[in-house]
Amino acid sequence: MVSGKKSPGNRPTLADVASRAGVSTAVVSYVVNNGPRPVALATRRRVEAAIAELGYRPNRVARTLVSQRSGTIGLIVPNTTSAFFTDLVQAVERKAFERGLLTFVGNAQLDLQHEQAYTEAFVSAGVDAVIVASTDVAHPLAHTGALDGERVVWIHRRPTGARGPLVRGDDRRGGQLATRHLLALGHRTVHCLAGLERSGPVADRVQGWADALGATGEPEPTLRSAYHRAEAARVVGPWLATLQAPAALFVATDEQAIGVLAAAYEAGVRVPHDLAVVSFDGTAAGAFTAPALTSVALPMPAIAAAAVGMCLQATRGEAASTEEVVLPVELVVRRSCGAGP
Amino acid sequence: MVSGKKSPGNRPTLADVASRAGVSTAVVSYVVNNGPRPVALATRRRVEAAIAELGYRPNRVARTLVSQRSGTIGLIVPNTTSAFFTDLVQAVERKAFERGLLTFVGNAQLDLQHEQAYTEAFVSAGVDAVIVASTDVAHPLAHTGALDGERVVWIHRRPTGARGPLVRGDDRRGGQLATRHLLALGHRTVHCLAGLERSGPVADRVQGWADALGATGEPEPTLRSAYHRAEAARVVGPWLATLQAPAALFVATDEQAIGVLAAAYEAGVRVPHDLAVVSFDGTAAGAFTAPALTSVALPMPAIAAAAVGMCLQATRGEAASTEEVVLPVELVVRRSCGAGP
DNA sequence: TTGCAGAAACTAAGCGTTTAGAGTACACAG
DNA sequence: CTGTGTACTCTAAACGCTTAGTTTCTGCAA
Repeated sequence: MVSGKKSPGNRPTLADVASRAGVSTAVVSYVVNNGPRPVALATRRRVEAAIAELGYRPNRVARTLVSQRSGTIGLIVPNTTSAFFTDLVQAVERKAFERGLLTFVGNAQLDLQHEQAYTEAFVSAGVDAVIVASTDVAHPLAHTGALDGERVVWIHRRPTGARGPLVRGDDRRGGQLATRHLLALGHRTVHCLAGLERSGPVADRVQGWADALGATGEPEPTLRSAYHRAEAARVVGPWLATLQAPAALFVATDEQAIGVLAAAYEAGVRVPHDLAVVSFDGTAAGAFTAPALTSVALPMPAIAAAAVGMCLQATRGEAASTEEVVLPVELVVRRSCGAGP
Repeated sequence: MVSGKKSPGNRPTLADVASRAGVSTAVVSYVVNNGPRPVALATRRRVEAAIAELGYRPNRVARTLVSQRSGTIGLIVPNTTSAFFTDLVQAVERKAFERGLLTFVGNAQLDLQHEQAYTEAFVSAGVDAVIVASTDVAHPLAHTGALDGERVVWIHRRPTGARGPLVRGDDRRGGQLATRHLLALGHRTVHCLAGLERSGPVADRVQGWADALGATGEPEPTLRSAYHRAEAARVVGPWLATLQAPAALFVATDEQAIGVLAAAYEAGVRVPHDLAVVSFDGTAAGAFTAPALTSVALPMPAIAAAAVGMCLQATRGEAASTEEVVLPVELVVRRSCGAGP
């Protein structure tokens, strides 16, 4: 009854506050945003009182519509269960929050259509930028040009034909690191469980493995599986049954390595005694497996910081200062390689 | 040049399409939304052509502002790394997508302020409803009344004082199930690793444990830890050192159980031989530990389906048909209890 | 020819903000 | 008492879209 035209059940608007405080909506806006024009102290108090009494909270949709800035970013990942993406989401959210941005996460369920739907939804929902850890090498929107001029930052991989800055770890070098570590432990050779693709970041890791073994040409890993613990366990099971212990295995991702450990346990293969394992990602999950994983760690906080920084840049309309940021990796030695503490 | 008033670099708008097709914006809107009014076939073709040529895609912000419906829901979880929430996000996303909704996930980082920020952001970003798996018993917004009349669905737990429908599993019964299973395996007693809280869903599980042991009064678990594998490992370590094998332990969540397995491995305690473990949640991660976890499984797909259904109801302005949905749990027997296949 | 129905398209009023541009009021110098 | 700032505050035009209300145009019956 006190306030304006709105029916009581609805959220109060700027206009409600304004009429209650006896000022124009502009003044209320100035108070809420603390600018861009000054407001007399007495007026400000009145407005603040009205806001409090009405329980007013600004409508982001409307704000975004006019100001073109929302204070949010979108983050799209292929799934939310893999050890790697799980950590990525955590890290990005944290860095973004520190810098005043809220992160909306979209789960692409390993499906390109899905991924496209979220990119679309985020962009048109007014996020300031979107970070994409793409499901596949070919990003559907990259070709339609729908992302042109949009603020997109790629993490981990940039699909072929896509534009925008990329943040990634030094995958190839990491593959070398892991393999050399196993070699240095006395293994004659090192097997490899790779992903399904022939190019992209995981393929680079496999290339690093081949490098360390002195191989030339297209590397041919011992095994391949999807980036999924269940798949990895299924694929590695039969191989374990025929294993000549002791052996060494480089696993391309922590997620797959978790599956390998499970399969080894089931098969009665002791890790690291019968099979030394080194994987890649350095996820938090890898520190709590039995045995704990020796893994090439991506500098997740740095990756997240770089990506968020690029978002901020893009938001301010600046061109990305770098097209590609490659961050150094580091071998974290735990139990699974047999050299642990 | 060809189109309307917008500068070329920007995203085309309805008006651009309209002027290009030589029609009003209303007609374009009718074509895009396939209603609510008919459009002549020839006109429709022209509009579609203009849309294609310009690469027009509707701006959700504007659409949401006027129509008050966005086709999206928000999902807030305390973190994105715990086994349970990881699966929850996956399940909710899937169900929502099936029903035509996109899910924006917010990571509350176990922090109430954070959680509040996301609730705020989602609601005011125009999501149709928000599903909250709350971090704590006391939800900050529940008290300010900011959520009143908003479309909120609680999952797992409803903070004291909060309103809105709740979907949860039958925690107490699950605690009984787990404990009885260990008792039936011949253990004289069953220890318990609980959470830090005295009330809420996990406390109910502990109550179930106490029920099965015939205890009366406030149950006193053997150990308590935060819902975090690292914490659980830290807490359980010293206890394992003094363990009288064989023993049995009921762990309140899979996430904690993963930590227990890691600690047991480090301590040389063999699971299940020296220590039989049964946990709670039935997460995917629990199937790939070494040994695999016997766990009381929450019916995650059903939980997600119920929550999404309630969102849809709320979106249509219907009152929730139920205030609380309690779904049955089920014991999944794997290796960690000693009775596995 | 007139009248009327129906189909199709147009006009314009919002949705809740932000923010230039245009007042208004008051103090103080001249 | 007028002129000129100064310090606020107000008005109103976007932002891109949806959708009632209205107009325009056909075709057809009388």
